[in-house]
Amino acid sequence: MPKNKKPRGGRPAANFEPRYGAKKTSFHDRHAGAREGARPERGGFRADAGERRSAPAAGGYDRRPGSRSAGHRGYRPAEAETGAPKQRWSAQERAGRDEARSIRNRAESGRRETPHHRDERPRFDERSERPRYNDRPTAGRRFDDRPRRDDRGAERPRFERDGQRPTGPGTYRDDRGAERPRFNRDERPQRDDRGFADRGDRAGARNERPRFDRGAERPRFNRDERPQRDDRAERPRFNDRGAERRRFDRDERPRRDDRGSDRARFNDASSAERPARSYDADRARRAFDRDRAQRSIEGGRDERSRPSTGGAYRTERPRRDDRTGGDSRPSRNDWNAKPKAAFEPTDDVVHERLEAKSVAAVEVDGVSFADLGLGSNIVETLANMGAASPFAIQAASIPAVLSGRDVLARGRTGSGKTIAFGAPLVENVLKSQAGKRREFGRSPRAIILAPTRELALQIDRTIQPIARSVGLFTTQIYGGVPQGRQVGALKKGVDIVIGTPGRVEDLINQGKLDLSDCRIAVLDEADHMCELGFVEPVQRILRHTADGSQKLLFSATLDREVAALVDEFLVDPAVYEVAGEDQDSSTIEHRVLVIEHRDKADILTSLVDREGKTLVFARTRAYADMLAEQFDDAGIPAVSLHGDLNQAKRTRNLERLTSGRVNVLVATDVAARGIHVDDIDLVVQADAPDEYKTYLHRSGRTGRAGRSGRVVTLITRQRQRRMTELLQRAEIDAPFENARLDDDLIEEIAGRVPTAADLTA
DNA sequence: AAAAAAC
Repeated sequence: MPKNKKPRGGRPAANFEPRYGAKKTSFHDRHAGAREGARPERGGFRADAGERRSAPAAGGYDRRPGSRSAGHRGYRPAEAETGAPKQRWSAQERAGRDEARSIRNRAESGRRETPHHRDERPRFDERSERPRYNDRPTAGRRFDDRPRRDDRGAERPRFERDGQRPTGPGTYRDDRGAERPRFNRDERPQRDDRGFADRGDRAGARNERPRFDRGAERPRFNRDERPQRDDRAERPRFNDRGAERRRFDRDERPRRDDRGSDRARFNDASSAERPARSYDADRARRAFDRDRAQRSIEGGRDERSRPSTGGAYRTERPRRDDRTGGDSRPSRNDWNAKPKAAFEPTDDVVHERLEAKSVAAVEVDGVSFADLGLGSNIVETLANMGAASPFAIQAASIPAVLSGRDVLARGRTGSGKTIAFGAPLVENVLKSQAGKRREFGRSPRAIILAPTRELALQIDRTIQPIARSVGLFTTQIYGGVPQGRQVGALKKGVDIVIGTPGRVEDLINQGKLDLSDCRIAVLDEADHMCELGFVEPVQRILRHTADGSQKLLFSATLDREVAALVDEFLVDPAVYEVAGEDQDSSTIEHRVLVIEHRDKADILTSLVDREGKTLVFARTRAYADMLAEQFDDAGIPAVSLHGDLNQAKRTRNLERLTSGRVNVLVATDVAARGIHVDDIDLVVQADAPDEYKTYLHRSGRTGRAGRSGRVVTLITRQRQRRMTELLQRAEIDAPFENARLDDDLIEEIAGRVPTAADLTA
């Protein structure tokens, strides 16, 4: 009976008037539909509702309206009765609306997918001179009409912040009851008069609420007299710390049991005895890798005819049935014998990267997509999307994918991986059905799996235009939305399925998705898809694909974790990475703020109170929600993104950041991987990640396609050592800086400090 | 230990 708790009556009649016309159907009709749907469930209304519903069909005799008294839950104003019959917002229409949304975004997303600024990319040393906030061309553009801090404050409605500010976890919810729905935000004042009688005033007043004002509450320290600042100069920065310091850390440090726990399940023996590798040694190894970089394009042209050698290779290995039981993974790794696809020996690696053939950016200069073997329609579509010429990872993997080989590819976040597998995949599917009629109800030829629904959607946004340019169809298969439309699309016949494992497997089991003709399977974020709990469904899905189907595994952090899949499914895979993708070539600036826990909430608010898009990562869903509320309360419009939200909210909240309606998104790791939003220039990690790969992916939400970006991680003193280790693994140099609430440091990171240039201007 | 992924 939870539906009955929804307040249906009690709203002023005016709010039920369809006076917003077609424009506002989404809110009004959706709720109207919900009411209709719910009514028959209530015993007292059943007869009534049934009669009423049948009335229009009977030709409009005097219909019995619901209760006429406002305040009764069945209340419907007379005017509503005389209007056209209410339409249900059917699942399909709703889906269509979502589709329309994604179409709207598609044009931008194409451009977003592909970097423009490769050549103008600032070098690392230039980045320190990045223009400050006021200097930036976009400064102040979006919020010029927004009341400035000073203008607000007097009439702030809710709680007084001058005395003390409710910050604790217990305070944020109580304070904002159910009567104030989340979506009533400053940026949408037009909603105020729409459905919730009690909220207009407050919402209006909310607009006046002052921004979080540090200056008023806490006296600023004079920088010079603050002793704490002075000793900062003495504090060893991370970069400066030599081996000596590290050794000191290590001696004193108890051996960490949980080190590498994420990999322990991969190979227990090796992880137990793995020595802690020095950062420098690992760097050296990478440099070595780079030196022996070979041209991948040659390598991609495969000498092997897939069916024959592939089959032979496969038969030596245990059949999948043999190994489902006992020890999950074979101890023997076939790869090690293969020159092209060898892993590092396990006892020698911290990163456990796959050894890969590198391709350097300079090698792909002057190479075009057409040169790589893509057809003219696809090349043209790519150009329209903003991808004029291939990036390194694309140049490396496209020929290999086209040749039909299994491919593993590692390319830094934002380096164009989606096109790297998407474009040749479309080409292959096209070739595989050349001459054949595209039949109604044909089963898909390719499947792309992603770890989150948002990512699946985003991949489709990139691939769909490419596929459509050659007459192929894609469809999204992911959970959280009614499956009707997805099944409908499959019935009509699609060529490329893009989805998340849960729903894909669900539809397979229901017999509504047939992968037996699926010749290509892609795993995006492949290492993540191989994590515990994820890998089993993925394996089951892959087993449904056609025998000998081509497998493509892509990720920014491709490592041995994918071995489980590689062993079972891949045949002599080509492995590619891009040379020179290290800290020096990164456009991301990393910093770690060591803070007192009690300052955390305020520091976070201060950090996100800025121009420009900010993505905040929290460890749990509840904390993500809490932070979003906290920022909102401080007058900084913010939304959250996590798995506790329904899909509509997830999509909507992400879209709000994309469109710029809010500048702050607080997310769990659901947004850590793959999600591309233009112009996120600051990533704040409210909680430090546990895994270096998570750090890399989270920070990869900024600095996309050569743009600059900043990542700041908040930690407490106790976490410094763990953080140091994590950064070493990620091969990231980041200064550790003590920060207090009113630190200029925070102003600087948020981009609010006027620079010398501003002052002279 | 959390998060993600299906009804």
